Amino acid sequence: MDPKVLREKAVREAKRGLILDAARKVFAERGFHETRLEDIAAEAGFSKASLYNYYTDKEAIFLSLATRELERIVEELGKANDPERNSLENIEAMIRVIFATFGEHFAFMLTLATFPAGVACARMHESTHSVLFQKHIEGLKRIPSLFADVLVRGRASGEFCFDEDAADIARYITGIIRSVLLSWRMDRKMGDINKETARIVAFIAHGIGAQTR
Amino acid sequence: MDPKVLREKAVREAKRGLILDAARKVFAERGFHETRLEDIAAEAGFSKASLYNYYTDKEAIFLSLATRELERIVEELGKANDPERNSLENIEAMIRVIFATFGEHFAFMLTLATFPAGVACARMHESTHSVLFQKHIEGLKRIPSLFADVLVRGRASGEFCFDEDAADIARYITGIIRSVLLSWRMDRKMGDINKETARIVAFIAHGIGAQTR
Amino acid sequence: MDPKVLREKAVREAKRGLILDAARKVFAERGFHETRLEDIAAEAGFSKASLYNYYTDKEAIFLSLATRELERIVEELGKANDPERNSLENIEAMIRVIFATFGEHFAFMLTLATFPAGVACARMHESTHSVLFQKHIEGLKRIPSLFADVLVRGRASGEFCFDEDAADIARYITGIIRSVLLSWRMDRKMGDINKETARIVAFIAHGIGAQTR
Amino acid sequence: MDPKVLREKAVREAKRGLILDAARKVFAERGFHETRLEDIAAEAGFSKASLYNYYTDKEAIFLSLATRELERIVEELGKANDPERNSLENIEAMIRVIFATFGEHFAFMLTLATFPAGVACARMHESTHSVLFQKHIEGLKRIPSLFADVLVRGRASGEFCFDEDAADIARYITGIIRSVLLSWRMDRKMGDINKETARIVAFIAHGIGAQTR
DNA sequence: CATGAATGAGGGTTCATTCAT
DNA sequence: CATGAATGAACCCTCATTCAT
Repeated sequence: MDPKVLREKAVREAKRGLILDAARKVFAERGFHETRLEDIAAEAGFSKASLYNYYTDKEAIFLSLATRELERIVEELGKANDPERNSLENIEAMIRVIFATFGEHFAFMLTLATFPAGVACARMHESTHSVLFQKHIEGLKRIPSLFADVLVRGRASGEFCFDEDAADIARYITGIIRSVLLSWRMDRKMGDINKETARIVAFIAHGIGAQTR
Repeated sequence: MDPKVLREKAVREAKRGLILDAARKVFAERGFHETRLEDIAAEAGFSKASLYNYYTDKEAIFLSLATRELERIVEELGKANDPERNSLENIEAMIRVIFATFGEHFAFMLTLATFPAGVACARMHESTHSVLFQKHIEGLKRIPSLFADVLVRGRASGEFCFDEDAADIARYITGIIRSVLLSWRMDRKMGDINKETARIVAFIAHGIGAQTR
Repeated sequence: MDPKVLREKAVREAKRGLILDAARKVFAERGFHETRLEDIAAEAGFSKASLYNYYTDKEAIFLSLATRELERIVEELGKANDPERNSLENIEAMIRVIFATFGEHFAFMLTLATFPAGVACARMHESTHSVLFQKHIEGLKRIPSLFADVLVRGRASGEFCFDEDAADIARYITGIIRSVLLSWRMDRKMGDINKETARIVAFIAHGIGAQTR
Repeated sequence: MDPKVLREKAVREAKRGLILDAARKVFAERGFHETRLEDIAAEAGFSKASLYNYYTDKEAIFLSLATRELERIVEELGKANDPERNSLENIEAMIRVIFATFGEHFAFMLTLATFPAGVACARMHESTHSVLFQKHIEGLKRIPSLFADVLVRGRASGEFCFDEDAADIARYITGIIRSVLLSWRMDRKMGDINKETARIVAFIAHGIGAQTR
């Protein structure tokens, strides 16, 4: 392709990325409703109107951002998962990746709940971007799914021993991770990733070590 | 006190309660920003303006509601906790109570994240009601705290065997519970409380039964 | 009905009327697009936001106004039409009524063409108020229709003698009237209603008195 | 002159013409306010910004177009007017020319009313192009004026017999023509030019053939 | 000359809150 | 206390116009 066109495309993509970076910062601080397009624009070094050259509206910015962040995490999780290692180590690596990645992004991810169409996912049809939204929801499910894969593999190899559905346990794990992220968020600073990861893995591994039952 | 005054106070309190009931329903469906005072008013059988006779503003309604719901749960959790029973059973009872109680309220509790000042708890000072808000945050911490109590007791009695801080594990447990509530919410209906509770308790008890380590 | 309710309804209707009066003035001066809701509000003595208590949006104001004006004219035309009189006199009376009524309203009526959905009536479906609009279009047709009635009656009684379709001639008559209104508008003042009416009637009666054919 | 310069001038003029052609189509469909420069540009095969190389702004495009269309019609009317023929035939020819010419342009001419400065011609001074606009207004008057010429000639030669001012009757005739164009526009298709012309001429010739008076 | 990108200015609409009755 | 009505304050989005390449 014409190198000039290529360059312009690249520039355009770069600018789109800058806008999302700015948006992530502002959305993370204020949530969907409370962020003004103007804040994002200012943060990105554009005028408000310019944003419309790159995204059709506020919703599109939010959803594009959410999708981008999600894809990044899924990609990192994929890389973290090494079949050569034992499964518990894989889980540990994945948790660490989430903490590490979220180090930059988690505040935003926690504001997903402030997206109108996302409240209960119930009002998705009210979004002008229901397709984008739908796609995002599907992406969201991939994270527990990756954990479930490792759990299944670990049980098959005899490393783990549990009766419950792997999908349920995977969900529990993400819940645990989210609870940590939330507490970090309330403290306004991240905790010690290594310690926290070790703690979680220990808990996942043996629970509270109940003697009965 | 003058019985007439008493009656009037009671009536007033009843009306405040009705407003909160209405608010819970609407906030639960739409989140903080998307619910309009008018919706709450209509649901409560008042006119929008009348709400101001009972609460100073929208934030006050939200925070009062959040606090009330929280108190109810804490109260129920207290009742569920029976020192005569073994600790795991207590944990199970507490989880069941949360599911049962949230059966009515959980949708609302999940919208806490849509409350502006609550996003990251970061902007608390921007709320006109920082005191109310502060109190609510403290209340929020009581739930994991109740779990921690049981965990500590269980460990002391030899029922449980874990090295981590009980507070951390308590937080994990609430994270697990929240993850279940979230998945119910996305499905738009509650799951089977008994089965889910059993699953969670099993997981908490022994984790994934890791053989290594 | 409760007299208080009645009174309040009356007040409300009166205010709606005041808004339409203000709207007529501003729309007439500036056309649909160029009039700002704020101008109408100011002219009516309201704040911009208050208009929304009475009409759902700008389009609704415009269409309601257009319909009201139309109904008034149709009503007056009906009264002007006296079967006892001879038909040409009826036509004369009707024309005079239009001029007299339009004395207040014509400037607005000429701005009908500035209404987006009304341009060519082609984009009616793009209006949020296609029903209101449809109704209005139907109303618009009633004016030529009233002229057509008189023409038919006059031909039946032998007063008139023409071969063409009465509906076509009725349309010509409205065209003639509109051309006069337009020229008045360009002059920024009305002409002499009596003289103009007489001129038109004379023309309608015998055309240019062509000798040939 | 340098032939190269000549060629470049010609090319430039051609492009200006293409832009006006595109503008006519879009203005005709949507009216002044609802057409966006971008639509015209796309229709003309240019980018929005390029239009500014040929016209100073949107108003200039509209007015230039209006003037061009007007001149074309006036020119055609002049050609249609043959002093050798009898006057009624000349009128008929002129009407036919308008219909034929407007076959391509009428939709646009009817949108003149959507031009802000043109609403009532009242706000002419608000236009940056009051000179262009003024010139256009004067051009507009030439059409009735041409009709008036024929009418005067016809009366002088005894072909016609009317007392009214020829200018008034000329205005009526244009009103009649416009009413037909409007009805065609509402129907979204042109009618039969020959039949319609004959009908109008018949009406103009003898009106409704009133017996009284 | 052509154009993608940038932007100022502006308008319609929403809604929490206030006020008069 | 209840409420219909009024409104200020925002905010999203559009678009004609400008500018750098």
